[in-house]
Amino acid sequence: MHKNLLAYIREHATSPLTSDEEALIVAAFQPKKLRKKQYFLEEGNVCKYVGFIVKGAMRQYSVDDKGAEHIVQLYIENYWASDRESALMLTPSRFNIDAWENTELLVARVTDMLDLIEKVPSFGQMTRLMDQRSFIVSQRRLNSTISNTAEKRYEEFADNHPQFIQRFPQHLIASFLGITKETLSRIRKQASK
Amino acid sequence: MHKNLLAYIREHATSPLTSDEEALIVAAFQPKKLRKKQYFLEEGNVCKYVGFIVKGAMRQYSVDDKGAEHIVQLYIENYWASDRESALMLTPSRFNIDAWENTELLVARVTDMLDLIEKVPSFGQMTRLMDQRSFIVSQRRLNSTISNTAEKRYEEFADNHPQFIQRFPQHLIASFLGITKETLSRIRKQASK
DNA sequence: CAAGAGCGTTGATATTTATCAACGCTTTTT
DNA sequence: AAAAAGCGTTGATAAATATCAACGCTCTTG
Repeated sequence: MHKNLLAYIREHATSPLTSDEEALIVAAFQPKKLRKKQYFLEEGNVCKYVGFIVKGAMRQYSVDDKGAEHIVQLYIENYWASDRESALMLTPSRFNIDAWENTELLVARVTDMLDLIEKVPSFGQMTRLMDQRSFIVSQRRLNSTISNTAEKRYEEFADNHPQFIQRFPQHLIASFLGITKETLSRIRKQASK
Repeated sequence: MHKNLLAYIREHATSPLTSDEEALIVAAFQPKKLRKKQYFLEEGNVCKYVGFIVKGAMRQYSVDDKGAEHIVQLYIENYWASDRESALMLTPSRFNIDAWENTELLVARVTDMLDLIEKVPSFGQMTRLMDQRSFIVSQRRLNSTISNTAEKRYEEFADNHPQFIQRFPQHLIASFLGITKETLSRIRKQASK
């Protein structure tokens, strides 16, 4: 079960892991299963855990005053689920994170995670890379959002993330893109001609 | 001149800086002045430098096929100017970065910056914090963009970043928010009633 | 197996936002 | 001092997108 995680860390660090280090990591991460629709984090709570997805799919979203959900993040295998803002600032989260499919996770406390960053250099490297990439991805998405029409945004997204298109229903993709499901439906109809 | 930078690093790290470390940092950062409108980075080039703004204001933007500019980032004192994606991936940048006001920078090569991260623990801590915060800020902005109307987005922005409102003209703020200057003008007119 | 929920689609209409053009004011450049 | 460029505003109109309501299909679930 921890195999995937260790492999992931090795891939994202330059130096190899000693067996002591592996033990520390394994000790920090507990397996956990979530059934479809179960919460990993609920709005209003401080995010105390970080989850590495071994199998399954999840989503992070906010809910506005009208009760509409807005997807800020979609997760599949080898993604890290958490609300970084809440976890780092220790503030109540504005987001929910729940399982879209039945999901297997490896879960660590945020505090243990911070510990590992200090004690295991490869782990520190890996999280640094993660942080940088997350920023890059969200910067791209932001640029796409402020620069393009809904149609182009969908095209770009479909090109760059075909896995997501297959895995999540259209109305979630629409929400992720900041448009309604009806608009996305019409865009796709147009494009298919 | 390097005083601001060293103070900034101390504020964003837990351990103090030794004088050896200070020397390493000072050696890596060269003072540079940019006059209004001068480029720090031009689209198509790989971003080889990182700039710490000591005094002044800058902007990062893309230009679409119609020649319209889209502001992805605004910078003032104590901000770091660079295209992280280009600098890390060594890919040609899609963005321009230029000085909006006459600006004084401390500039380091990306490679020297990476070196410092390895050699000076406080510097590593500081950049990690930077990365995390950048992500959090852009995540918030993204959520605001997909969840809110233009009006709410402006309100939120004005509340959270009054310094930017004072410092940059409205048409740049509009572009940053992903709306036209006319729309922003009308939003403000409405709101002022 | 029947009932209901989830999903995508379509049509009619309303709302939001962009576009284009023009103007006045201020600041910068010549 | 005159000319030009930058900035914000306004009006008229067009385009993009949202909203509301309804329908058919598939998949769960009782």
